[in-house]
Amino acid sequence: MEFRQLKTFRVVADNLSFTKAAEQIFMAQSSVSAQIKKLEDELEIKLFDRIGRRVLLTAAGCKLYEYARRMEEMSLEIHSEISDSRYSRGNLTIRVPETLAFVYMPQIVDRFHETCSGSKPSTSIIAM
Amino acid sequence: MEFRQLKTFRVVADNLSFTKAAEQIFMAQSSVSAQIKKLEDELEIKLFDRIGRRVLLTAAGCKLYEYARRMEEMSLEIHSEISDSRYSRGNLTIRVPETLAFVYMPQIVDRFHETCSGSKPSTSIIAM
DNA sequence: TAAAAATACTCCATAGGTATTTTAT
DNA sequence: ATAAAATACCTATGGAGTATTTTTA
Repeated sequence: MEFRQLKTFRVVADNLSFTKAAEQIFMAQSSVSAQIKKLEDELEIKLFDRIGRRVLLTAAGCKLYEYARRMEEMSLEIHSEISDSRYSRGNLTIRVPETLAFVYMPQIVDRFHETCSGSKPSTSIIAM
Repeated sequence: MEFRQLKTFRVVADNLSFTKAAEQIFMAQSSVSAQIKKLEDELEIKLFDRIGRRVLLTAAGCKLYEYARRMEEMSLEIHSEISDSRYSRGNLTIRVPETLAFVYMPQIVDRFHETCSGSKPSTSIIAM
C-alpha cells in the first residue's frame, strides 16, 4: 500500500468514477483501474462495487476512505511542518580553543541532539 | 513520499545506522542510502547528520520520526480494520418478483450504499 | 449504440542490487 | 586498518500508457 494508491482511491471515491478520477489526476483510466486493483488485491477485499456502469463504495471502501483522507492530511502536514522555518537549516558558528574542542565537542553535540525530542534544538541551552 | 521510504527512515532512525537498518529490512545498504536521499531531496531538508561514522537525527528528522510512527500505525490499523470480518464479504441472497426487482432494486441498492458512511451496512435495515 | 471499466500488451522509469570509493576512527 | 556511508553503474520489476474488448444502460 502506497500513498499514491491511496490518493487515487480517494479521488475515485470522490467521483464514483474511474474515468473522471483519471482525468483529475492526469492518468490513463486503465492505470487508475490497475492501482485500485492492486489495492484490492493487497487488502484482499473489494473497495468498489461495479454495478453495471455505476461505481459505489463497499463497506470496506467507506472505511478506507476515512483513512485515506487522514493520510493525505498527514502527508500535507509533514510537508508544511518539516519545511517550516524552524527546521530549515541555518548556520551555527562555534569558536572554541582547539584542545577543549577536541575533548568536549563530541559530547556537546550529543547533548544537543538529545534535546531534539520535544523541543526546538535551535533554542536549546546546553550547560556542561 | 511513499510509505516504503517512511518505514526505511524510521528503521534507520531507530538504529542510528544505515547498515543495521539495511540488515533489518533485508535491503542493501546503498538502497537505504538512496531512499533516505530521495526523502531528503523531496522534503528539501537533511534528516540525519552524518558526523563521521555517526548518524544522528536532525531537528527535522525528529519531527518526521513522529509522523513516520503514526503513519505506520495507521497502515497497520487499516490492514486489520479492513480485513475485519465485518467487512469481509459474505453472500446475500434476495428473492423478489422479477417485475418489482426491475423497478425498485436499483434504488434499494443505492439506499443500502448510502448507509455505509458511519454504520455497518450488513446490519442496516432499509425500508422503502 | 454509447459510455465506462476491464484487459492485453508494450515500454520505460526507477527501485534495488553489486562493486567501489570516500571518509573518519 | 576498519567500518560505515556515499557513489557509480547495471538490471529487472512494475507502473503507466495505448489500444482493444467487454458490458450494460
